[in-house]
Order: sequence, then structure tokens, then C-alpha cells
Amino acid sequence: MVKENEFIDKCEETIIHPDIVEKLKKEMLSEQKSYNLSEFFKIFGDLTRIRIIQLLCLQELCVCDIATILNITQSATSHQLKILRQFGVAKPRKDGKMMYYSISDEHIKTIFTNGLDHINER
Amino acid sequence: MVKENEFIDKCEETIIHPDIVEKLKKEMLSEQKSYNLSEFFKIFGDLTRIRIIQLLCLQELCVCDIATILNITQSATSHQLKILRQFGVAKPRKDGKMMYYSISDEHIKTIFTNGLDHINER
DNA sequence: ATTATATATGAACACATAATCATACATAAT
DNA sequence: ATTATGTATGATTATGTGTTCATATATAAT
Repeated sequence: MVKENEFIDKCEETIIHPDIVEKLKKEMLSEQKSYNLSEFFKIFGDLTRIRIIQLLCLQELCVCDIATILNITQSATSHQLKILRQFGVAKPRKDGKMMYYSISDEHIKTIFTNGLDHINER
Repeated sequence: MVKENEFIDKCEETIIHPDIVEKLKKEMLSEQKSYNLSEFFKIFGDLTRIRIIQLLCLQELCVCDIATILNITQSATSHQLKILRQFGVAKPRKDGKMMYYSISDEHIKTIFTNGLDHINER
């Protein structure tokens, strides 16, 4: 994934602050962890998903109610819920033929609230 | 943006919980605000950007140092910094022909840390 | 058993977007 | 003034991804 041997070609004669560069190369997170983090935030970076997350922050809901409230198709709702499930954002509860979804982690609500605070203050 | 008149076509005979649907339709954020929120989170949902954000959380850096540390081109770095600027995530400081960038808001660091905590605990 | 209904899912398509490339701009150095 | 350097940016291309459509699955109702 990281092409180690190519760094010589880039900014070769333009390393402005060698000490800072070396220091931060050691301090920073691994690319793998950064990737996981970006994949996690990607969940929130879609209008449909953030709206679903928002609803689930208010209360547990079944698939069809979510689709109705957001005025989107059942299929689109189900596809996005699958993603939310996979990333541990929402968890399902089966009741007969119905599936109820809720937020699976308090961190999710915290991050949602922090983001909302940020955009409200700009 | 919202096609109000089309909701009749969807889930017409399948509104499972009319009371809940009506309640949440009133409680939930506007689509515009949800959109802004998703656009904001989108900033964190890219590997290159989250790595840049991470570095800037550690200290102010010039463009070329960022490019060198992350082993990406100056152009890619500059393009992403433009996005970070536009969304108020990073702010520039000019010094001669150099441009130094830093995180422009404490919320950013909080959200970054929350996200990191979340993926570390799974 | 058969039908209806709630949800899930694979494939195709349309759209968004990140990196690259070439180049422009601004400042520094000569 | 001219050249070098650090950064910015427009256009293009390649890739990723959200929605739709059709259909499958599972449970409920008749």
C-alpha cells in the first residue's frame, strides 16, 4: 500500500524542516489505523446515513418507519442499515418479520452531537 | 430538494407506526442541517485528509513538510488543504513564500479523538 | 398450503471525488 | 530583471459509492 521506495522522488530537494519531518513520522498513527479511522468517519459523511443515525439517536425504529420518515425507498434504507451494522453503528433486533434498529454505541451519539455543535457554531 | 408530493407512493400501505412517524418527522433536524452535517463529517472520511488532520493536531506544518511526511505529492496535499480550509478545519498562515497550516477549531481535535477512541475500543 | 408482507441483497448505473498532470502565481534569491 | 522555489489550481482520468431495480428470504396471515 505504501510505496516506501518512492519517497526519494518527491520533495527531494525541498525538505524544509528535516527535524520536524522525522519527529512526526515517528509520532503519527500507522497508515492502517488512519485508514480505519477514515473508514469510520465515512459512515457519517453521507446524507442518508446521517439522517438514519439521527433518527436512531432518538429511538429504536423499524426499517419501514425509517424509510417512511426520510421518504426514501425500503431498499436504499436497508442497504445503508447494512453498512451501519457492519461498522457497529447500529444494531438490529428481530421481532417476527420486523427488524428494529438502534444505535449500538454511546460514542456514536457523542460524535454526532460534537459534529452538530461544530456546524451550529460557524 | 425534498420532493414532498412523492411520499404517498412509498410505503403507502406499510406505515407500521403512524404515531412514531409523525412524532419523528417533527423532532428531526431539517434536511439542510443534516446535509451540512454530512458534508462536515465527509472531511474526516478520507485517508489523506484524516492523516493531514492528524499531523496538524500535533503541530502547525508547511505544505511541503506535510507532503514529505505523508509521502504524497505537493499538489494532492494542496488540493486537500483547500478543502480543509473551506470547511474551517484548517487555517493558513503566510510567511514569505511558505504557507503554514494548523487546526482552526478545538472541536476538530475533539471529534478526531472521539473517533479514535471508538475504533480503538472495537 | 398459499398468499401477503417486511426486510435483505446482487447487479447495473449514475454520480461524486481524489490523484495526476500541467501550469499559474507569488515570493525569494541571484 | 531573471531565475528558482513553494504553493495553488483547472482539467482530466480513474476509482469509489449510493440508488434503483429485480428478486430472494423469512415470517405472518388466510
